[in-house]
Amino acid sequence: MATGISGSTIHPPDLRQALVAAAAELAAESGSAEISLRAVARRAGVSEAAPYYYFADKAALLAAVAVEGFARLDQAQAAAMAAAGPHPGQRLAALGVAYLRFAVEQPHYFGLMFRAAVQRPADRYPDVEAVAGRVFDRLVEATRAARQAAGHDDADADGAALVAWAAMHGLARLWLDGPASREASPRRLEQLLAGAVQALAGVALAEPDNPDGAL
Amino acid sequence: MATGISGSTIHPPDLRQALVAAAAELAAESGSAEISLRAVARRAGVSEAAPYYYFADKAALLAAVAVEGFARLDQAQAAAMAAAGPHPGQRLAALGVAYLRFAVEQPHYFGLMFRAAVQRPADRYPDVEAVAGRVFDRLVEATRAARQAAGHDDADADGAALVAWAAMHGLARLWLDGPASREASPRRLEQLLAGAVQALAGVALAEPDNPDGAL
DNA sequence: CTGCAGGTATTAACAATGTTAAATCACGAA
DNA sequence: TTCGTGATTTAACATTGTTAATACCTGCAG
Repeated sequence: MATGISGSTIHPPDLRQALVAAAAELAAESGSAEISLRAVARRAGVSEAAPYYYFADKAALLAAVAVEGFARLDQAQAAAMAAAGPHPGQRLAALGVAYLRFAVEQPHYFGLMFRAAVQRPADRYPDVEAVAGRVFDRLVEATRAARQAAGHDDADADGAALVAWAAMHGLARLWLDGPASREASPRRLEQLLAGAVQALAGVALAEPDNPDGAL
Repeated sequence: MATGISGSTIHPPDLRQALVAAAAELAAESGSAEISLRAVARRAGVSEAAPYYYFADKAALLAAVAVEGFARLDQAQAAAMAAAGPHPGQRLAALGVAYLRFAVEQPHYFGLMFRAAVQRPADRYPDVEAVAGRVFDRLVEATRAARQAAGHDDADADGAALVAWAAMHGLARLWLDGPASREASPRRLEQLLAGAVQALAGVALAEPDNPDGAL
């Protein structure tokens, strides 16, 4: 019952949360998503096997960090939407820029969110999927609004949103993995992304009922 | 002088190439890019320290596999272009579909190509960059042709190509990492991508000389 | 034929990691 | 106090990346 929020007795240091925080710290310091479970334990000031009481394995700990990462991204995107104007296309662009900026500024979180966390279909992490789903839902809604404003009242908002997500995600990954960082600056990537998502909002995509998608 | 193609004496088994092949095999079997250097040596039938005569470290071996992966992608894209029609937009779409299909069908290669290979700016791998550059060059050319056919004779072909690459890469990664594979099939992703790249070809993007990019 | 030099590979070892089983500790309930 | 159970540590194992030292050729000089 240690995983519950309120047990019969509370343990003040709350090791589980401390471990997640230590993992996030180490990832931030190294700038990478590759951290050692033992180093996390040492940072938290506990024995090297202590994490196994709270997490099934290393991937489960990283998934917990990924959940926090998605929550922070969600927060950043909410702030970006609040600061954006009323034009649906610009709001979608703001969402994308926030996504890209988050990836560039917090590469450790971004890496963790998509590496060991969401991966193989056997053992998934429902917490990660839930919070990631919220981020995607916001994107679907913004995409639907932008496309509707552009005259596309298609039922395939999910497909258009997925393509928009891909544009954001692709630019982010190409930057983080090297190729794009030798071609352009983050500032320039943001401009390209803003133009791209607004372009995608204003064009007809293949309909799911029309498998041969003319365009 | 062991790295040269022809030394004074040839060593018939050609261990270096055998190690690269063994690594590709193991990656293909596990479907993942995470392989053990010792396992590679065992597969190649040599001692576990033998690879260190030909490769500085594990990353260097993986970079060699990445080079072969990029070469295969290049080949697949060349075939797709040869089979595609004359319409520049459709040719660009064919390039993207080939990229996505390669990623889905050969995830081990795709993962290796962007993981330890191209990464950190300190120690890069010129071979990987060279062959990756050829793939990107082809994309730039196809994008320039498609945009020119659509009436956009912009000098910023690189930016447009980078966005197109991002769309391909993003869909591929979202599929491989989970999110997209729960939303759509590869077939559907290909349709979405074909529509997206043609949309990007037909729209105005932010010009590099116009930092505030109106659209 | 002998021996030696150099490229090639093996052996052995080290530190670090993920993981598990067993032992220990702390502390409230009976 | 004693017991029991949640929480943590200790100790161990297998595996990994990596390196230094050593052995194995094989061709050539003497």
